[in-house]
Amino acid sequence: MLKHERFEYILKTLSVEQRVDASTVSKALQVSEATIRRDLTELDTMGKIRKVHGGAILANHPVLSFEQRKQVNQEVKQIIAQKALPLLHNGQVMLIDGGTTNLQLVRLLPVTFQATVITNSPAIAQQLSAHAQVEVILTGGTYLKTHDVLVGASTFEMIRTVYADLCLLGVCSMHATQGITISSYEEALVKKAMVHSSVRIIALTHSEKIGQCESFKVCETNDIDTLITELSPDDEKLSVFHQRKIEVI
Amino acid sequence: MLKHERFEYILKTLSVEQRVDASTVSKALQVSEATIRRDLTELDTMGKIRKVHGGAILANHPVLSFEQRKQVNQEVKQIIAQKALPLLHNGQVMLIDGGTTNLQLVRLLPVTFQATVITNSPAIAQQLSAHAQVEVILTGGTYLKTHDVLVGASTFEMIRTVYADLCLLGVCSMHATQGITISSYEEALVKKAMVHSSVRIIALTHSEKIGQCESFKVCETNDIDTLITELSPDDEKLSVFHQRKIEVI
DNA sequence: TCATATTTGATTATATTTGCTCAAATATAT
DNA sequence: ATATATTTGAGCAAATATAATCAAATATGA
Repeated sequence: MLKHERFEYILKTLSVEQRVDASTVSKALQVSEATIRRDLTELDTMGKIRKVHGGAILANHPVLSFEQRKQVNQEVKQIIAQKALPLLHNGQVMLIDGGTTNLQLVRLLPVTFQATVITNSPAIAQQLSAHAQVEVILTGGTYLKTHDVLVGASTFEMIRTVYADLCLLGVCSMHATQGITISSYEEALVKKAMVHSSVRIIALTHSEKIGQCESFKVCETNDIDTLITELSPDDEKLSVFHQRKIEVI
Repeated sequence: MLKHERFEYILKTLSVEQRVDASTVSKALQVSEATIRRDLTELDTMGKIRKVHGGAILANHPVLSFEQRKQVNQEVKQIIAQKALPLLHNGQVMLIDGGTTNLQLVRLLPVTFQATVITNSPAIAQQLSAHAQVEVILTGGTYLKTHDVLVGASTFEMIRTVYADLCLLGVCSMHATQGITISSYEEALVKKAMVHSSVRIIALTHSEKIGQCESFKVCETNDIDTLITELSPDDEKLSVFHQRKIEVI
């Protein structure tokens, strides 16, 4: 890996996410944090970025934003993403649902990762621009700005025409008997299509979403093959899914 | 193995992978690394490539990625975007082509602006998430990472099914008699579809692109209704377009 | 053909890059 | 404020890349 490639990755990530942190980049690029920090220092000296404690922000950006942008659940998402990583393999065709957890997951993928990714999230597509070996297909459609996802007939249609090895499904609400639900009808349709078009369904969710229920159904609990939360697999709260023969990680 | 053949190999690899490293090339061509390094040095001196520690990268490679390209010629893009702004009106349906100039234009739109935007650029779509009154439709398809645009049948199909009031066309090369051209075939098809699907075609371009010609044709010069550059409308360089009854701004 | 260039691979010395450790600095929690 | 955790920069040794030199191989040209 050329130094220049690391620079590319850092700047690309920065342009998409407005921030990078040294440890995440180090994992994605599979080099030591020391190296990344040296890179950040160099890029800072060049004036390309602004180095701050923990990582870097865009050069022209006001300083305060870094900690601000660290969303509250960032650590939880990081844990979930880390757990999901070993389930992805080179050569697979995968449907990746929008959402910050999946975005985080994509950020952790090594740049050498090779796959075909179909996603309904422009942010995820952009993040993958650093991965030369990943073919990225974005579903078309209406852009739902608040959630950074594409919805509508066009998205639906495209997802229905593929058959993926696995689907990384972002879950907003999950109830043992009510199944997976979401408050937006259009998003429900898209997620439903994803579940329908994949061999293996991997649901990623913050444990606090478990037990909740919203208006529109995505799928039944048993449609899920693997459930990933930030909790230990043998946590009390997850036992009901064990009983239903769902793999819990 | 002729030196020329090694040069060919290096340049071809570089154009496909955006990078080469000396040791890999040396193994692939079964020659010593010293030889490859000498080759790289020579190609660098010729200006064909850019030698870096460990190998080489493309000479023209915008030293550092999309984010930086946004900075390059920023003032020129700003001027062009400013000139285009008055042509956009509330309530219109517009096709907005990818590219940094159009991205800049979108940034200048007042947040109260109201319209329907169909674009093939995830970055432009994301930029518009700040505009509550703009309905954003992203064409689906394969994500061309280096240019941040979507291409392919899906994009083509979607653009063909709409009929827009205007199209903001990013122009890479424009020649009075050869028309508008571009180096990527897939992008040419998409732009061609955009021209076909709009009532009014507004071409935005840096004046240095005028007079150039590339491999794939987008449209004839006369398909353009309005041409916007950073130059004054009565600049010598633009007179040929005046003669062809194109509105020059 | 023979003398003269040029190119190549091997060797060595030098320079750069990297990962690691650890004390100091900085952030976060109590 | 104090304690605890995380992040940082510096120094160092190992790994890796580079440039310089030279002799052998190959091409060129009278």
